[in-house]
Amino acid sequence: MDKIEEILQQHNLRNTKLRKAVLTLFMHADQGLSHLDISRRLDVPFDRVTLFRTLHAFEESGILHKIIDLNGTAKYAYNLQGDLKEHSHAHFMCLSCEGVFCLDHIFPLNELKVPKGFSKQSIDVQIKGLCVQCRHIA
Amino acid sequence: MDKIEEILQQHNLRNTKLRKAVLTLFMHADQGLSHLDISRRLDVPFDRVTLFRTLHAFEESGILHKIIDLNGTAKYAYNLQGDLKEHSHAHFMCLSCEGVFCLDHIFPLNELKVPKGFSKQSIDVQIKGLCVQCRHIA
DNA sequence: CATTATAACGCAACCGGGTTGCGTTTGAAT
DNA sequence: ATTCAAACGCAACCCGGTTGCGTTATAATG
Repeated sequence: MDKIEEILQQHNLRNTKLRKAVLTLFMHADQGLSHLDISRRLDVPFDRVTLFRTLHAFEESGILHKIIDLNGTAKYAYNLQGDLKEHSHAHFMCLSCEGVFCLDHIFPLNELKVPKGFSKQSIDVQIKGLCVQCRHIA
Repeated sequence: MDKIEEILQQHNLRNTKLRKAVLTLFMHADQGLSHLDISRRLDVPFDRVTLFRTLHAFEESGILHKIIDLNGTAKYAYNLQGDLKEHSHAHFMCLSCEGVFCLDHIFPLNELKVPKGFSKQSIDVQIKGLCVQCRHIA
């Protein structure tokens, strides 16, 4: 596990308080985090626009990948498989808490049929259901 | 193909000008339509809130199903396979025009592994790429 | 250490999708 | 023709996200 400062450096991103704090959050997160999720967890003071721009920067540089949750809001997760902009693992979406969890299962593109003239580039699989906590509560 | 009026009647929905117009649009649509898409195509005057409520009503009654597109905005499409609230076909998402197309391929839930304690209820597959038009333009 | 360029920040203002509340209209059952 | 709830129309609001622009601070350079 690289140090936070080094990761930022490696991606030509400056070492600011906010970026270090945000990246640290993601290193320890067990699920996708939205702008709101992050806002609630940050202890350092910050500007919401800056946070949006930080998330963009992290996504652009391949540190994070973006997932649209069931509500249509963006969540982000740390890119474990290096800096591939094209991630292809599946996501589990909890119907109760709206949480998003990355799964490591990879899917083959080949077998899928698309209409004539369409070209496929990647596949995204979402599995919906209940996560552990929500299943125990309900 | 049932008549518009009958479909509405069968779902205990009243035959209003807007609802007939909206449903007619969906019967002839070749891809998912957002609130904005519909607004642009409607010739009858209408209120935007009423249109939102109409879409909800159609989804509730199983006439349409909702798909969140790559931007996180809701699109809707006519439910061909009857009124199953649980649809399980795949969707093609065009990376250029952001269009959403329903595919008829069905996926099996069984083989997918989810973390311990998670329960899976349905699966959604999104294939990303370029649709015919966009491929020819670009 | 001082200088400097520019990446990142902070703030105000804005945008679009979507919702809520409430009074009015209208479809369809009687 | 009457009736009543479903649907409508409008105002106001909420939230996620973006744009523009002037200011601050990181990190490279001498």
